[in-house]
Amino acid sequence: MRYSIDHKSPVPLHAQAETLLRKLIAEEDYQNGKNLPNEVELAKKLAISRTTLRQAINKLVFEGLLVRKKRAGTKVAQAAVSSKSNNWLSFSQEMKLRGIPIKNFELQVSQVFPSEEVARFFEIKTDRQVLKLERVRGKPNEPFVYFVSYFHPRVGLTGEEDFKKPLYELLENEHSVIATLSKEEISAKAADLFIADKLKIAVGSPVLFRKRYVFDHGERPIEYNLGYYKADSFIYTVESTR
Amino acid sequence: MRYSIDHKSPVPLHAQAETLLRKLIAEEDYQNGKNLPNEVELAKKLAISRTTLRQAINKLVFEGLLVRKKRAGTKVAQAAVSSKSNNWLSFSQEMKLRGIPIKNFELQVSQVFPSEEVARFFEIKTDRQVLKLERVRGKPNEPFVYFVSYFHPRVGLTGEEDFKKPLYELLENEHSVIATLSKEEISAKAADLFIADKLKIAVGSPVLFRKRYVFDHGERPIEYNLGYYKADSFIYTVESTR
DNA sequence: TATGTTATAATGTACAAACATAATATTAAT
DNA sequence: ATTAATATTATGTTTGTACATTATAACATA
Repeated sequence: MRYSIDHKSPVPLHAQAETLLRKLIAEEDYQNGKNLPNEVELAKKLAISRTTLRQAINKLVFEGLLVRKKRAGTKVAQAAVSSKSNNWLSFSQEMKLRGIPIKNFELQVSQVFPSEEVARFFEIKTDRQVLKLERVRGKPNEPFVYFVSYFHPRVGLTGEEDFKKPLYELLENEHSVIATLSKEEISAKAADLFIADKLKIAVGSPVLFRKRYVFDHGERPIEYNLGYYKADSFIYTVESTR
Repeated sequence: MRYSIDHKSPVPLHAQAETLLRKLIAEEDYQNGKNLPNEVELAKKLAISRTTLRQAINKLVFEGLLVRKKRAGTKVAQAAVSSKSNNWLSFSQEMKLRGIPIKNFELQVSQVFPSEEVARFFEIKTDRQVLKLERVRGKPNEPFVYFVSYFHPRVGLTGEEDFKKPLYELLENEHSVIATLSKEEISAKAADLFIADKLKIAVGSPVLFRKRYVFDHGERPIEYNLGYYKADSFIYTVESTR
Protein backbone atom coordinates (compact mmCIF):
# COMPACT_ATOMS: atom_id res chain seq x y z
CA MET A 1 0.00 0.00 0.00
CA ARG A 2 1.42 3.28 -1.08
CA TYR A 3 -0.50 5.27 1.45
CA SER A 4 -1.00 4.89 5.12
CA ILE A 5 -2.67 6.33 8.14
CA ASP A 6 -1.11 8.12 11.04
CA HIS A 7 -2.70 7.06 14.28
CA LYS A 8 -0.92 9.77 16.21
CA SER A 9 -2.17 12.57 13.99
CA PRO A 10 -4.89 14.82 15.39
CA VAL A 11 -6.69 14.47 12.08
CA PRO A 12 -9.52 11.99 12.62
CA LEU A 13 -8.86 8.60 11.19
CA HIS A 14 -11.96 8.65 9.02
CA ALA A 15 -10.85 11.96 7.55
CA GLN A 16 -7.43 10.53 6.79
CA ALA A 17 -9.10 7.51 5.25
CA GLU A 18 -11.21 9.80 3.12
CA THR A 19 -8.29 11.66 1.62
CA LEU A 20 -6.48 8.40 1.14
CA LEU A 21 -9.44 7.07 -0.79
CA ARG A 22 -9.53 10.16 -2.93
CA LYS A 23 -5.95 9.50 -3.91
CA LEU A 24 -6.73 5.90 -4.68
CA ILE A 25 -9.67 6.95 -6.79
CA ALA A 26 -7.42 9.12 -8.90
CA GLU A 27 -5.31 6.13 -9.87
CA GLU A 28 -5.60 4.85 -13.36
CA ASP A 29 -6.60 1.30 -12.56
CA TYR A 30 -9.50 2.38 -10.43
CA GLN A 31 -10.52 5.00 -12.95
CA ASN A 32 -10.72 2.20 -15.44
CA GLY A 33 -13.17 0.23 -13.39
CA LYS A 34 -11.00 -1.93 -11.22
CA ASN A 35 -12.50 -2.79 -7.87
CA LEU A 36 -11.14 -0.97 -4.88
CA PRO A 37 -9.74 -3.22 -2.18
CA ASN A 38 -12.62 -4.56 -0.15
CA GLU A 39 -13.59 -3.03 3.15
CA VAL A 40 -12.45 -5.74 5.43
CA GLU A 41 -9.02 -6.10 3.92
CA LEU A 42 -8.44 -2.40 3.49
CA ALA A 43 -9.44 -1.71 7.07
CA LYS A 44 -6.99 -4.32 8.22
CA LYS A 45 -4.22 -2.90 6.05
CA LEU A 46 -4.78 0.62 7.30
CA ALA A 47 -5.14 -0.65 10.85
CA ILE A 48 -8.45 1.06 11.38
CA SER A 49 -11.81 -0.48 12.10
CA ARG A 50 -14.20 -1.38 9.34
CA THR A 51 -16.71 1.09 10.76
CA THR A 52 -14.26 3.94 10.52
CA LEU A 53 -13.30 3.10 6.99
CA ARG A 54 -16.95 2.82 6.15
CA GLN A 55 -17.52 6.33 7.37
CA ALA A 56 -15.08 7.56 4.78
CA ILE A 57 -16.39 5.37 1.98
CA ASN A 58 -19.97 6.37 2.62
CA LYS A 59 -19.14 10.00 2.28
CA LEU A 60 -17.66 9.41 -1.13
CA VAL A 61 -20.63 7.29 -2.11
CA PHE A 62 -22.89 10.11 -1.08
CA GLU A 63 -20.86 12.49 -3.19
CA GLY A 64 -21.38 10.16 -6.09
CA LEU A 65 -17.71 9.33 -6.43
CA LEU A 66 -17.98 5.68 -5.60
CA VAL A 67 -20.51 3.03 -6.42
CA ARG A 68 -20.96 -0.12 -4.41
CA LYS A 69 -22.73 -3.37 -4.94
CA LYS A 70 -23.06 -6.30 -2.67
CA ARG A 71 -20.71 -9.04 -3.62
CA ALA A 72 -19.54 -7.04 -6.63
CA GLY A 73 -17.45 -4.59 -4.66
CA THR A 74 -16.68 -0.90 -4.71
CA LYS A 75 -15.80 0.96 -7.86
CA VAL A 76 -15.25 4.47 -9.04
CA ALA A 77 -18.50 5.81 -10.41
CA GLN A 78 -18.42 5.74 -14.16
CA ALA A 79 -21.06 8.24 -15.28
CA ALA A 80 -18.48 10.67 -14.20
CA VAL A 81 -19.73 14.15 -14.05
CA SER A 82 -22.76 15.74 -12.65
CA SER A 83 -23.78 19.27 -12.27
CA LYS A 84 -25.98 20.82 -9.65
CA SER A 85 -28.26 23.60 -10.75
CA ASN A 86 -27.21 25.79 -7.88
CA ASN A 87 -23.64 26.62 -7.26
CA TRP A 88 -22.38 25.77 -10.67
CA LEU A 89 -18.86 24.90 -11.34
CA SER A 90 -16.57 24.93 -14.25
CA PHE A 91 -15.75 21.65 -15.85
CA SER A 92 -12.32 21.30 -14.33
CA GLN A 93 -13.61 22.10 -10.87
CA GLU A 94 -16.26 19.44 -11.22
CA MET A 95 -13.68 16.94 -12.28
CA LYS A 96 -11.24 17.81 -9.56
CA LEU A 97 -14.00 17.31 -7.04
CA ARG A 98 -14.31 13.81 -8.30
CA GLY A 99 -10.67 13.06 -8.30
CA ILE A 100 -10.51 12.66 -12.02
CA PRO A 101 -7.37 13.99 -13.58
CA ILE A 102 -8.37 15.94 -16.62
CA LYS A 103 -6.26 16.74 -19.61
CA ASN A 104 -6.76 19.33 -22.26
CA PHE A 105 -6.38 18.28 -25.85
CA GLU A 106 -6.29 20.32 -28.98
CA LEU A 107 -6.55 23.58 -27.16
CA GLN A 108 -6.99 26.31 -29.73
CA VAL A 109 -7.42 30.01 -29.34
CA SER A 110 -8.39 32.28 -32.17
CA GLN A 111 -9.98 35.58 -33.03
CA VAL A 112 -13.08 35.17 -35.15
CA PHE A 113 -16.03 37.13 -36.45
CA PRO A 114 -19.06 36.09 -34.43
CA SER A 115 -22.02 34.27 -35.86
CA GLU A 116 -25.38 35.97 -35.89
CA GLU A 117 -26.40 34.23 -32.70
CA VAL A 118 -23.24 35.13 -30.83
CA ALA A 119 -23.34 38.73 -32.03
CA ARG A 120 -26.93 39.05 -30.90
CA PHE A 121 -26.18 37.63 -27.48
CA PHE A 122 -23.15 39.86 -27.03
CA GLU A 123 -24.98 42.81 -28.50
CA ILE A 124 -22.17 43.65 -30.84
CA LYS A 125 -21.80 43.89 -34.60
CA THR A 126 -20.69 40.89 -36.58
CA ASP A 127 -17.62 42.73 -37.85
CA ARG A 128 -16.12 42.98 -34.41
CA GLN A 129 -13.88 40.07 -33.59
CA VAL A 130 -14.29 37.93 -30.50
CA LEU A 131 -12.03 35.41 -28.84
CA LYS A 132 -12.88 31.80 -29.58
CA LEU A 133 -11.60 29.01 -27.38
CA GLU A 134 -11.85 25.39 -28.40
CA ARG A 135 -10.76 22.38 -26.49
CA VAL A 136 -11.26 18.71 -26.01
CA ARG A 137 -11.10 17.46 -22.47
CA GLY A 138 -11.02 14.10 -20.83
CA LYS A 139 -8.69 11.39 -19.78
CA PRO A 140 -5.75 10.66 -22.04
CA ASN A 141 -7.03 8.78 -25.07
CA GLU A 142 -10.52 9.09 -23.77
CA PRO A 143 -11.96 12.48 -24.61
CA PHE A 144 -15.35 13.07 -23.18
CA VAL A 145 -16.22 16.58 -23.99
CA TYR A 146 -15.63 19.07 -26.75
CA PHE A 147 -16.04 22.70 -25.78
CA VAL A 148 -16.31 25.88 -27.77
CA SER A 149 -16.43 29.20 -25.99
CA TYR A 150 -16.78 32.74 -27.23
CA PHE A 151 -15.87 35.63 -24.96
CA HIS A 152 -17.22 39.14 -25.04
CA PRO A 153 -14.55 41.69 -25.99
CA ARG A 154 -15.31 43.50 -22.76
CA VAL A 155 -13.70 40.65 -20.82
CA GLY A 156 -10.35 41.65 -22.23
CA LEU A 157 -8.90 38.24 -22.93
CA THR A 158 -5.86 38.44 -25.16
CA GLY A 159 -5.57 34.77 -25.99
CA GLU A 160 -2.20 34.61 -24.26
CA GLU A 161 -3.69 33.47 -20.96
CA ASP A 162 -3.06 30.05 -19.51
CA PHE A 163 -6.29 28.28 -20.31
CA LYS A 164 -5.24 25.21 -18.41
CA LYS A 165 -6.30 27.01 -15.28
CA PRO A 166 -9.93 26.79 -14.25
CA LEU A 167 -11.68 29.25 -16.47
CA TYR A 168 -13.74 31.15 -13.95
CA GLU A 169 -10.76 31.46 -11.67
CA LEU A 170 -8.80 32.97 -14.50
CA LEU A 171 -11.54 35.43 -15.35
CA GLU A 172 -11.90 36.41 -11.73
CA ASN A 173 -8.27 36.76 -10.83
CA GLU A 174 -6.78 38.16 -13.98
CA HIS A 175 -9.64 40.07 -15.51
CA SER A 176 -11.87 40.87 -12.55
CA VAL A 177 -14.81 39.41 -14.33
CA ILE A 178 -17.15 37.55 -12.05
CA ALA A 179 -19.58 35.21 -13.72
CA THR A 180 -22.69 34.93 -11.62
CA LEU A 181 -25.55 33.83 -13.80
CA SER A 182 -25.82 31.11 -16.34
CA LYS A 183 -28.66 30.05 -18.56
CA GLU A 184 -28.33 26.67 -20.08
CA GLU A 185 -30.09 24.56 -22.62
CA ILE A 186 -29.58 20.85 -22.64
CA SER A 187 -30.57 18.44 -25.32
CA ALA A 188 -29.53 15.22 -26.99
CA LYS A 189 -27.93 15.17 -30.43
CA ALA A 190 -26.36 12.75 -32.79
CA ALA A 191 -22.67 13.32 -33.29
CA ASP A 192 -21.87 14.75 -36.69
CA LEU A 193 -18.60 14.06 -38.46
CA PHE A 194 -16.78 16.88 -36.72
CA ILE A 195 -17.91 16.02 -33.22
CA ALA A 196 -17.49 12.31 -33.76
CA ASP A 197 -13.90 12.96 -34.70
CA LYS A 198 -13.26 15.16 -31.69
CA LEU A 199 -14.76 12.67 -29.24
CA LYS A 200 -13.50 9.59 -31.03
CA ILE A 201 -16.92 8.06 -31.32
CA ALA A 202 -18.98 6.87 -34.27
CA VAL A 203 -20.93 9.33 -36.33
CA GLY A 204 -24.52 9.27 -35.13
CA SER A 205 -23.64 8.31 -31.57
CA PRO A 206 -25.61 10.14 -28.91
CA VAL A 207 -24.09 13.18 -27.26
CA LEU A 208 -25.45 15.48 -24.63
CA PHE A 209 -25.40 18.98 -25.99
CA ARG A 210 -25.22 21.91 -23.66
CA LYS A 211 -25.51 25.53 -24.64
CA ARG A 212 -24.58 27.97 -21.96
CA TYR A 213 -25.06 31.68 -21.72
CA VAL A 214 -22.99 33.27 -18.98
CA PHE A 215 -23.54 36.71 -17.46
CA ASP A 216 -21.78 38.83 -14.88
CA HIS A 217 -23.58 40.31 -11.89
CA GLY A 218 -24.74 43.21 -13.98
CA GLU A 219 -26.48 40.68 -16.23
CA ARG A 220 -24.06 41.62 -18.98
CA PRO A 221 -23.15 38.83 -21.38
CA ILE A 222 -19.72 37.37 -20.79
CA GLU A 223 -19.42 34.03 -22.46
CA TYR A 224 -21.26 31.87 -24.92
CA ASN A 225 -20.37 28.24 -24.55
CA LEU A 226 -21.20 25.05 -26.36
CA GLY A 227 -20.40 21.65 -24.93
CA TYR A 228 -20.71 18.25 -26.56
CA TYR A 229 -20.53 15.47 -23.99
CA LYS A 230 -20.09 11.85 -24.84
CA ALA A 231 -23.19 9.99 -23.66
CA ASP A 232 -22.99 8.69 -20.12
CA SER A 233 -19.91 10.69 -19.34
CA PHE A 234 -22.14 13.44 -18.10
CA ILE A 235 -25.27 13.43 -16.03
CA TYR A 236 -27.02 16.64 -15.31
CA THR A 237 -28.83 16.83 -12.01
CA VAL A 238 -31.43 19.38 -11.15
CA GLU A 239 -33.43 19.96 -8.03
CA SER A 240 -36.45 22.17 -8.29
CA THR A 241 -39.38 23.23 -6.19
CA ARG A 242 -42.81 24.77 -6.68
CA MET B 1 -43.51 11.06 20.28
CA ARG B 2 -45.91 11.27 17.41
CA TYR B 3 -43.87 9.02 15.20
CA SER B 4 -42.33 5.67 15.75
CA ILE B 5 -40.24 3.00 14.17
CA ASP B 6 -41.32 -0.44 13.13
CA HIS B 7 -38.71 -2.98 14.05
CA LYS B 8 -40.46 -5.67 12.08
CA SER B 9 -40.46 -3.71 8.84
CA PRO B 10 -37.99 -4.74 6.17
CA VAL B 11 -37.18 -1.08 5.67
CA PRO B 12 -33.84 -0.52 7.40
CA LEU B 13 -34.12 1.24 10.71
CA HIS B 14 -31.82 4.03 9.63
CA ALA B 15 -34.02 4.65 6.61
CA GLN B 16 -37.09 4.78 8.80
CA ALA B 17 -35.30 7.12 11.14
CA GLU B 18 -34.41 9.30 8.20
CA THR B 19 -38.00 9.76 7.05
CA LEU B 20 -39.06 10.27 10.61
CA LEU B 21 -36.53 13.04 10.94
CA ARG B 22 -37.75 14.61 7.74
CA LYS B 23 -41.20 14.77 9.26
CA LEU B 24 -39.85 16.29 12.43
CA ILE B 25 -37.94 18.85 10.44
CA ALA B 26 -41.14 19.93 8.75
CA GLU B 27 -42.67 20.87 12.09
CA GLU B 28 -43.05 24.50 12.91
CA ASP B 29 -41.07 24.54 16.12
CA TYR B 30 -38.05 23.02 14.51
CA GLN B 31 -38.37 25.26 11.50
CA ASN B 32 -38.21 28.16 13.91
CA GLY B 33 -34.91 27.09 15.33
CA LYS B 34 -35.85 24.81 18.19
CA ASN B 35 -33.33 22.10 18.92
CA LEU B 36 -34.21 18.62 17.82
CA PRO B 37 -34.25 16.06 20.58
CA ASN B 38 -30.70 15.01 21.28
CA GLU B 39 -29.25 11.84 19.87
CA VAL B 40 -29.05 9.80 22.98
CA GLU B 41 -32.59 10.51 24.09
CA LEU B 42 -34.10 10.20 20.66
CA ALA B 43 -32.36 6.92 20.06
CA LYS B 44 -33.74 5.64 23.32
CA LYS B 45 -37.24 6.81 22.49
CA LEU B 46 -37.18 5.19 19.09
CA ALA B 47 -35.60 2.10 20.53
CA ILE B 48 -32.74 2.10 18.09
CA SER B 49 -29.07 2.48 18.76
CA ARG B 50 -27.39 5.80 18.73
CA THR B 51 -25.21 4.67 15.83
CA THR B 52 -28.21 3.85 13.71
CA LEU B 53 -29.89 7.15 14.44
CA ARG B 54 -26.61 8.84 13.65
CA GLN B 55 -26.58 7.25 10.23
CA ALA B 56 -29.85 8.98 9.47
CA ILE B 57 -28.89 12.32 10.98
CA ASN B 58 -25.62 12.39 9.10
CA LYS B 59 -27.34 11.92 5.81
CA LEU B 60 -29.52 14.95 6.46
CA VAL B 61 -26.53 16.93 7.60
CA PHE B 62 -24.80 16.04 4.39
CA GLU B 63 -27.84 17.15 2.44
CA GLY B 64 -27.63 20.43 4.27
CA LEU B 65 -30.94 20.03 6.01
CA LEU B 66 -29.58 19.88 9.51
CA VAL B 67 -26.81 21.68 11.32
CA ARG B 68 -25.11 20.37 14.40
CA LYS B 69 -22.82 21.80 17.01
CA LYS B 70 -21.25 20.14 19.94
CA ARG B 71 -23.02 20.94 23.12
CA ALA B 72 -25.39 23.27 21.23
CA GLY B 73 -27.38 20.49 19.64
CA THR B 74 -28.98 19.77 16.30
CA LYS B 75 -31.11 22.28 14.46
CA VAL B 76 -32.81 22.70 11.13
CA ALA B 77 -30.48 24.59 8.84
CA GLN B 78 -31.59 28.15 8.50
CA ALA B 79 -30.99 30.31 5.44
CA ALA B 80 -32.46 27.50 3.42
CA VAL B 81 -30.76 27.64 0.09
CA SER B 82 -33.56 28.77 -2.14
CA SER B 83 -32.95 26.69 -5.18
CA LYS B 84 -33.94 28.98 -7.99
CA SER B 85 -37.68 28.49 -8.18
CA ASN B 86 -37.44 26.87 -11.51
CA ASN B 87 -41.14 26.22 -11.33
CA TRP B 88 -41.31 22.92 -13.08
CA LEU B 89 -44.13 21.81 -15.23
CA SER B 90 -45.66 18.62 -16.36
CA PHE B 91 -45.03 17.58 -19.89
CA SER B 92 -48.42 18.62 -21.26
CA GLN B 93 -48.13 22.00 -19.64
CA GLU B 94 -44.69 22.48 -21.10
CA MET B 95 -45.91 21.60 -24.53
CA LYS B 96 -49.00 23.72 -24.31
CA LEU B 97 -46.72 26.60 -23.50
CA ARG B 98 -44.93 25.95 -26.72
CA GLY B 99 -48.15 25.78 -28.64
CA ILE B 100 -47.84 22.15 -29.57
CA PRO B 101 -50.98 20.02 -29.47
CA ILE B 102 -50.15 16.75 -27.76
CA LYS B 103 -51.76 13.34 -28.06
CA ASN B 104 -51.38 10.27 -25.90
CA PHE B 105 -50.56 6.95 -27.51
CA GLU B 106 -50.41 3.49 -26.08
CA LEU B 107 -51.48 4.57 -22.66
CA GLN B 108 -51.16 1.61 -20.35
CA VAL B 109 -51.89 1.26 -16.69
CA SER B 110 -50.87 -1.74 -14.66
CA GLN B 111 -50.11 -2.93 -11.18
CA VAL B 112 -46.58 -4.24 -10.85
CA PHE B 113 -44.09 -5.28 -8.24
CA PRO B 114 -41.52 -2.52 -7.91
CA SER B 115 -37.88 -2.92 -8.76
CA GLU B 116 -35.34 -2.58 -5.99
CA GLU B 117 -34.70 1.03 -6.90
CA VAL B 118 -38.36 1.96 -6.90
CA ALA B 119 -39.06 0.11 -3.67
CA ARG B 120 -36.15 1.80 -2.05
CA PHE B 121 -37.27 5.23 -3.16
CA PHE B 122 -40.83 4.59 -2.03
CA GLU B 123 -39.68 2.88 1.13
CA ILE B 124 -41.94 -0.06 0.62
CA LYS B 125 -41.43 -3.80 0.25
CA THR B 126 -40.89 -5.24 -3.17
CA ASP B 127 -43.92 -7.50 -2.72
CA ARG B 128 -46.26 -4.57 -2.48
CA GLN B 129 -47.67 -3.62 -5.85
CA VAL B 130 -47.49 -0.13 -7.25
CA LEU B 131 -49.27 1.56 -10.10
CA LYS B 132 -47.28 1.77 -13.29
CA LEU B 133 -48.24 4.20 -16.00
CA GLU B 134 -46.73 4.02 -19.44
CA ARG B 135 -47.41 6.25 -22.34
CA VAL B 136 -46.08 7.57 -25.55
CA ARG B 137 -46.81 11.18 -26.33
CA GLY B 138 -46.37 13.39 -29.31
CA LYS B 139 -48.06 14.54 -32.42
CA PRO B 140 -50.09 11.97 -34.33
CA ASN B 141 -47.65 9.64 -36.09
CA GLU B 142 -44.77 11.48 -34.55
CA PRO B 143 -44.14 10.26 -31.03
CA PHE B 144 -41.51 12.18 -29.22
CA VAL B 145 -41.44 10.90 -25.75
CA TYR B 146 -41.94 7.62 -23.95
CA PHE B 147 -42.80 7.90 -20.27
CA VAL B 148 -42.90 5.39 -17.47
CA SER B 149 -44.19 6.44 -14.08
CA TYR B 150 -44.53 4.59 -10.83
CA PHE B 151 -46.77 5.99 -8.11
CA HIS B 152 -46.53 5.47 -4.41
CA PRO B 153 -49.50 3.49 -3.03
CA ARG B 154 -50.11 6.38 -0.64
CA VAL B 155 -51.27 8.50 -3.56
CA GLY B 156 -54.28 6.26 -3.92
CA LEU B 157 -54.45 6.03 -7.69
CA THR B 158 -56.77 3.24 -8.78
CA GLY B 159 -55.80 3.13 -12.41
CA GLU B 160 -59.30 4.20 -13.40
CA GLU B 161 -58.43 7.87 -13.53
CA ASP B 162 -58.41 9.86 -16.72
CA PHE B 163 -54.73 10.11 -17.46
CA LYS B 164 -55.32 12.37 -20.39
CA LYS B 165 -55.61 15.22 -17.93
CA PRO B 166 -52.45 16.94 -16.82
CA LEU B 167 -50.99 14.64 -14.23
CA TYR B 168 -50.24 17.06 -11.45
CA GLU B 169 -53.65 18.61 -11.80
CA LEU B 170 -55.20 15.20 -11.44
CA LEU B 171 -53.16 14.40 -8.36
CA GLU B 172 -53.97 17.71 -6.79
CA ASN B 173 -57.68 17.81 -7.52
CA GLU B 174 -58.68 14.21 -7.14
CA HIS B 175 -56.18 12.89 -4.67
CA SER B 176 -55.07 15.95 -2.74
CA VAL B 177 -51.49 15.15 -3.42
CA ILE B 178 -49.36 18.18 -4.09
CA ALA B 179 -46.04 17.56 -5.73
CA THR B 180 -43.62 20.24 -4.66
CA LEU B 181 -40.13 18.94 -5.11
CA SER B 182 -38.46 17.14 -7.92
CA LYS B 183 -34.96 15.82 -8.34
CA GLU B 184 -33.94 15.04 -11.85
CA GLU B 185 -31.07 13.48 -13.65
CA ILE B 186 -30.58 14.15 -17.31
CA SER B 187 -28.29 12.34 -19.66
CA ALA B 188 -27.97 11.23 -23.25
CA LYS B 189 -28.47 7.62 -24.24
CA ALA B 190 -28.66 5.51 -27.33
CA ALA B 191 -32.11 4.07 -27.97
CA ASP B 192 -32.33 0.35 -27.34
CA LEU B 193 -34.71 -1.90 -29.23
CA PHE B 194 -37.62 -1.20 -26.94
CA ILE B 195 -37.29 2.57 -26.91
CA ALA B 196 -36.54 2.72 -30.63
CA ASP B 197 -39.80 0.92 -31.27
CA LYS B 198 -41.78 3.22 -29.01
CA LEU B 199 -40.39 6.37 -30.55
CA LYS B 200 -40.24 5.02 -34.07
CA ILE B 201 -36.59 5.78 -34.46
CA ALA B 202 -33.59 3.66 -35.34
CA VAL B 203 -31.86 1.62 -32.69
CA GLY B 204 -28.86 3.59 -31.48
CA SER B 205 -30.39 6.97 -32.17
CA PRO B 206 -29.77 9.55 -29.49
CA VAL B 207 -32.42 10.15 -26.86
CA LEU B 208 -32.49 12.49 -23.93
CA PHE B 209 -33.06 10.43 -20.83
CA ARG B 210 -34.61 11.98 -17.78
CA LYS B 211 -35.05 10.34 -14.42
CA ARG B 212 -37.28 12.21 -12.06
CA TYR B 213 -37.95 11.75 -8.37
CA VAL B 214 -41.01 13.62 -7.19
CA PHE B 215 -41.88 14.47 -3.59
CA ASP B 216 -44.76 16.15 -1.80
CA HIS B 217 -44.23 19.03 0.58
CA GLY B 218 -43.48 16.65 3.41
CA GLU B 219 -40.60 15.36 1.29
CA ARG B 220 -42.45 12.09 0.98
CA PRO B 221 -41.85 10.20 -2.25
CA ILE B 222 -44.75 10.40 -4.67
CA GLU B 223 -43.66 9.44 -8.12
CA TYR B 224 -40.71 7.91 -9.88
CA ASN B 225 -40.61 8.82 -13.51
CA LEU B 226 -38.49 7.92 -16.50
CA GLY B 227 -38.69 9.83 -19.74
CA TYR B 228 -37.05 9.05 -23.08
CA TYR B 229 -37.17 12.03 -25.40
CA LYS B 230 -36.41 11.87 -29.05
CA ALA B 231 -33.40 14.08 -29.70
CA ASP B 232 -34.26 17.69 -30.45
CA SER B 233 -37.88 17.26 -29.43
CA PHE B 234 -36.96 18.37 -26.00
CA ILE B 235 -34.64 21.03 -24.70
CA TYR B 236 -34.03 21.37 -21.03
CA THR B 237 -33.38 24.84 -19.77
CA VAL B 238 -31.77 25.74 -16.50
CA GLU B 239 -31.00 29.04 -14.94
CA SER B 240 -28.55 29.13 -12.10
CA THR B 241 -26.68 31.64 -10.03
CA ARG B 242 -23.67 31.79 -7.79
C1' DT C 1 -19.42 43.65 38.40
C1' DA C 2 -16.26 41.43 35.68
C1' DT C 3 -13.47 37.56 34.95
C1' DG C 4 -11.58 33.21 35.34
C1' DT C 5 -12.56 28.20 36.56
C1' DT C 6 -15.06 24.09 36.61
C1' DA C 7 -18.88 21.14 35.59
C1' DT C 8 -22.02 19.44 32.20
C1' DA C 9 -24.39 18.30 28.15
C1' DA C 10 -24.30 17.74 23.69
C1' DT C 11 -21.94 15.95 19.45
C1' DG C 12 -17.55 13.58 17.57
C1' DT C 13 -14.52 9.61 17.07
C1' DA C 14 -13.50 4.83 17.29
C1' DC C 15 -13.71 -0.07 18.06
C1' DA C 16 -15.43 -4.96 18.01
C1' DA C 17 -18.78 -8.18 16.95
C1' DA C 18 -22.71 -10.40 14.72
C1' DC C 19 -25.94 -11.39 11.49
C1' DA C 20 -28.55 -10.10 6.85
C1' DT C 21 -28.63 -9.71 1.98
C1' DA C 22 -27.41 -9.83 -2.78
C1' DA C 23 -24.73 -11.13 -6.63
C1' DT C 24 -21.62 -14.15 -8.36
C1' DA C 25 -19.20 -18.56 -8.84
C1' DT C 26 -19.23 -23.32 -8.25
C1' DT C 27 -21.17 -27.64 -8.20
C1' DA C 28 -24.69 -31.06 -8.83
C1' DA C 29 -28.61 -32.81 -11.07
C1' DT C 30 -31.58 -33.35 -14.94
C1' DA D 1 -25.69 -28.60 -22.32
C1' DT D 2 -28.77 -26.45 -19.61
C1' DT D 3 -30.81 -25.71 -15.32
C1' DA D 4 -31.14 -25.87 -10.43
C1' DA D 5 -29.09 -25.95 -5.93
C1' DT D 6 -25.38 -24.43 -3.01
C1' DA D 7 -21.42 -22.04 -1.38
C1' DT D 8 -18.86 -17.88 -1.25
C1' DT D 9 -17.79 -13.15 -0.95
C1' DA D 10 -18.51 -8.53 -0.60
C1' DT D 11 -21.42 -4.97 1.08
C1' DG D 12 -25.50 -3.72 4.28
C1' DT D 13 -27.55 -3.34 8.93
C1' DT D 14 -27.43 -2.97 13.77
C1' DT D 15 -25.99 -3.02 18.43
C1' DG D 16 -23.19 -1.89 22.56
C1' DT D 17 -19.47 0.38 24.47
C1' DA D 18 -15.91 3.80 25.55
C1' DC D 19 -13.63 7.89 25.53
C1' DA D 20 -12.63 12.75 23.25
C1' DT D 21 -13.95 17.35 22.26
C1' DT D 22 -16.30 21.62 22.54
C1' DA D 23 -19.60 25.16 23.68
C1' DT D 24 -22.29 26.63 27.18
C1' DA D 25 -23.87 27.12 31.88
C1' DA D 26 -22.95 27.49 36.63
C1' DC D 27 -19.98 28.80 39.93
C1' DA D 28 -16.36 30.99 42.42
C1' DT D 29 -12.99 34.47 42.87
C1' DA D 30 -10.89 39.02 42.64
